[in-house]
Amino acid sequence: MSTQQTVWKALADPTRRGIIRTLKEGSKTAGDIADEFPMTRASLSHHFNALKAADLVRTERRGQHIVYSLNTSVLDEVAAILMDLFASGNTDDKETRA
Amino acid sequence: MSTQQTVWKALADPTRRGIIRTLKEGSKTAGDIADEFPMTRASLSHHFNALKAADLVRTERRGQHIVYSLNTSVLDEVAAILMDLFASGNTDDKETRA
DNA sequence: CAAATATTTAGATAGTTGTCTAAATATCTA
DNA sequence: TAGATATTTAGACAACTATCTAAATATTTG
Repeated sequence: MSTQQTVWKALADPTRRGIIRTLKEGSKTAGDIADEFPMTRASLSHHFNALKAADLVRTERRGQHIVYSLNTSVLDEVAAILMDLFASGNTDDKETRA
Repeated sequence: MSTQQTVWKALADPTRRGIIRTLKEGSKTAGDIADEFPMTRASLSHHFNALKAADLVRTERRGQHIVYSLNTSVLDEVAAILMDLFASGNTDDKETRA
């Protein structure tokens, strides 16, 4: 799957958008994030994977904890992808499914 | 489902982003759009429904044809939704599933 | 009105996704 | 090293999605 589609898919889920939003307050451990969402840590971990695949978050181990941070360097890129739809140009992919 | 999630879901599919992009060239009939995408008209119609649900496109019957146009009035709103993630604030929903 | 054209809807199906529980892995501390 | 804590991975399952074919609806034109 294209990088671009990976990003769109990551953003399409409300839980993942919530994770991004909470990380805007600053880096947090997986556990801290989990405390804010009403689902199991396993499910959250799945969402973390989607965000990592899109390179929207980065991780760093700190002792027992894994600290998640927004990958700010990719945010500009994402903004550009988003704006692509509403400005001119035609750089997106055209993948199909199934 | 929230309006916001409806918009995100509509944008998450590459075919639908392609439809938005082609409509940026100007309004087109369903058939004209269909000629640009390698799938049945029935499948395209499904995608049109998703875009209409998100209020991203508007339709107008012109004789035998249905003309699709971008709903430009909602584009600013969409841009705001998109930017919400990358700026400050916390206005998104937090829906769950199943 | 009947035939032709344009588009949508209905129903079916395969693949994907989000969630869970249980188990595995990694780290710290006594 | 053993036990506790933190996080991820594996496997299963229900719900959702994108697609197709076939049929239905709407409009125009002969």
